[in-house]
Amino acid sequence: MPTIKDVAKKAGVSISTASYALNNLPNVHPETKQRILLAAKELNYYPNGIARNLKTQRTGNIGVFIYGFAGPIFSDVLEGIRQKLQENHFNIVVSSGKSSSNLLQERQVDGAIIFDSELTDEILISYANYGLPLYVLDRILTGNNIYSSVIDNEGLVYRFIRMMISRGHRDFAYLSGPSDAFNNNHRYDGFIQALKDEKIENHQVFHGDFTIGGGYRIGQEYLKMEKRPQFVYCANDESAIGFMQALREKGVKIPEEVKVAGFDNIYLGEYITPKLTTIGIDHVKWGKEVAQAIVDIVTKQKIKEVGHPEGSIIMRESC
Amino acid sequence: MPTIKDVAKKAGVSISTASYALNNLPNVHPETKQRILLAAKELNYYPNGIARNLKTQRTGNIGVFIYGFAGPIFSDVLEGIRQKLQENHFNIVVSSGKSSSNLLQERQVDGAIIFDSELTDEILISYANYGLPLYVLDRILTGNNIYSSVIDNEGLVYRFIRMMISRGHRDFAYLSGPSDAFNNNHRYDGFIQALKDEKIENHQVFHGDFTIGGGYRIGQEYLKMEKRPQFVYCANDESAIGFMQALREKGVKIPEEVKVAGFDNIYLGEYITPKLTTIGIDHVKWGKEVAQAIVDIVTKQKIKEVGHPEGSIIMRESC
DNA sequence: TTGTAAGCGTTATCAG
DNA sequence: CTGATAACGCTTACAA
Repeated sequence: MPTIKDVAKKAGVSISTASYALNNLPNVHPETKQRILLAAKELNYYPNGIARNLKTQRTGNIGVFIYGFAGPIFSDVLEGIRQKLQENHFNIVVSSGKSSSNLLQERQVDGAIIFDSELTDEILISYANYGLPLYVLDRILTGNNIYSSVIDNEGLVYRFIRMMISRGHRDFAYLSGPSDAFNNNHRYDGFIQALKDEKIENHQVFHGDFTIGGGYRIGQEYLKMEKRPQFVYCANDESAIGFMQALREKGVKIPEEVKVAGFDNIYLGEYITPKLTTIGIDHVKWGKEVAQAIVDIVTKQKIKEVGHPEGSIIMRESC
Repeated sequence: MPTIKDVAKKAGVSISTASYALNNLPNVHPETKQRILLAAKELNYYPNGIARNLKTQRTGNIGVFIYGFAGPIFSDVLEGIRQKLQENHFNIVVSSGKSSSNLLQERQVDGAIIFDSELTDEILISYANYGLPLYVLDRILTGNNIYSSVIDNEGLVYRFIRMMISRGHRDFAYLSGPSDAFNNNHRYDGFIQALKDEKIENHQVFHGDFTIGGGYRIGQEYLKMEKRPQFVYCANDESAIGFMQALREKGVKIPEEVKVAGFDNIYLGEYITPKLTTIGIDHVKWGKEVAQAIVDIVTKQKIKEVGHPEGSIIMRESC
């Protein structure tokens, strides 16, 4: 593999001149520059990023560390991040599991966006103390070099449930996600608060796991109940879709016999029967905003805080 | 940020001894080693991966370059790759778009798995010529340092369609994916060949795009047709799901009035009505095999060729 | 406009 | 068992 040394030799210049030319610095004689660029082309030369990174103390990489590659919302957030990083000439480096910690510790990235509850607060704080700016999307965390932006779960669910109550519904159940999930817990807080403010004393809770399969299982249990709650609010769309599927298989009509709603506005929600009422987050836009923010931080621009991502209630057919 | 120099100084040893200790080499006196490790811990030291990579000419990273983050099958393949790479102490680095080329050219990875039709054959060949081993999953490509493993699209679809014909179906349509997609074209080849071998002269083709939305649109057109094909074979599950949704909304019964089947065996196929008949690929296992293969190549082990990933026909309710 | 040389933080060779 | 030192491939003062 050719190095800059080979290019320099072939062009008959010193290494530094070759470097200047290859980096488009203005201090090289046009003719010399041409010769160098030609030599590089002929040798099929590309600079070794590792060496450059070591010298410049920057990598041009932004890490995105997620807990797994599944899930419809990740793909949207990632796409937004990808677009914005590309615009800013940064590389997107997505990773998961042990690799995330490695890339972070070894400073193979200039900053990172975190969407991985397996990385504990302490770990993140310790990395940030190294000097690596971190943008955390799955929890609220403050500290030196740490920024966070989270969905306004509580506010959005609160608004939605109040709206449903105003339409006359009073018999609610909450189909939860994992009990240690930030998003789940805050959605539940909003749910509870809305009931409380409307003086509704009782509600049921079903314990799901944010998956279609989990929602399906709960749907089956629901069918066995004597007194079925009339409105099942699901902590995310996937749970809702699984739940509705179980009911459909037994011929229970939605929304006539039960109302259902979810959270996330995943693509699929428009392509099921009945179309799913949900709370939508503009994930692509969120990804872009966060990506721009981390770029600004890394390049020491003035920082524009990212607030909650945009959310809205999307009424469709399921309630 | 502390360097190995700081650790060495604090432990009162030379840099090289510190390096030996930190890398667990057997030539360091246990007591000295303890002192060094303690110093490292107290300083909160982690080695700078960039510097290590430059010196060792290895990164420990394997790139996975995909054309976008959406799609249910990626997440499975990625999960398989992640697991296997982690077992082998390699980092997984997923990227897309311009970043993919950058990471490849700048040699920030030791090898890569490619699932991105935007990267042309020539580009891949030129990277491989640099000495970067490449495993290509979305086309058949041969060359120095290039390996590929693709789904046996043709064979599997052929088997499936023959099986359907043997059950008495003869009036087929093919709901395609993008016309430049490798997977789509080979599935079509298998489809055609099966009809041909059974002397079935006619079939229709609907032009889709591998998405639910695309399948849905085609479903709507299908409903307007005077003579509707009795069996619609869809180039992937997402198309099939969209297609079926359009029919369901108009009350067309599947499989009574039309039969439908897909390809991929995505998770969702089990949670719709009717459950989708499909051709399943064990994506997680495939990811593991490919990951192991690239690790073997990078570490110069003897190479075990990865054949086609495992595929099977999964009969459910839609036909 | 070009060249010399130091240095980024490691690893690894060699001598002690 | 430990230490001095060159080298990985590049960028960047500084000198010429």
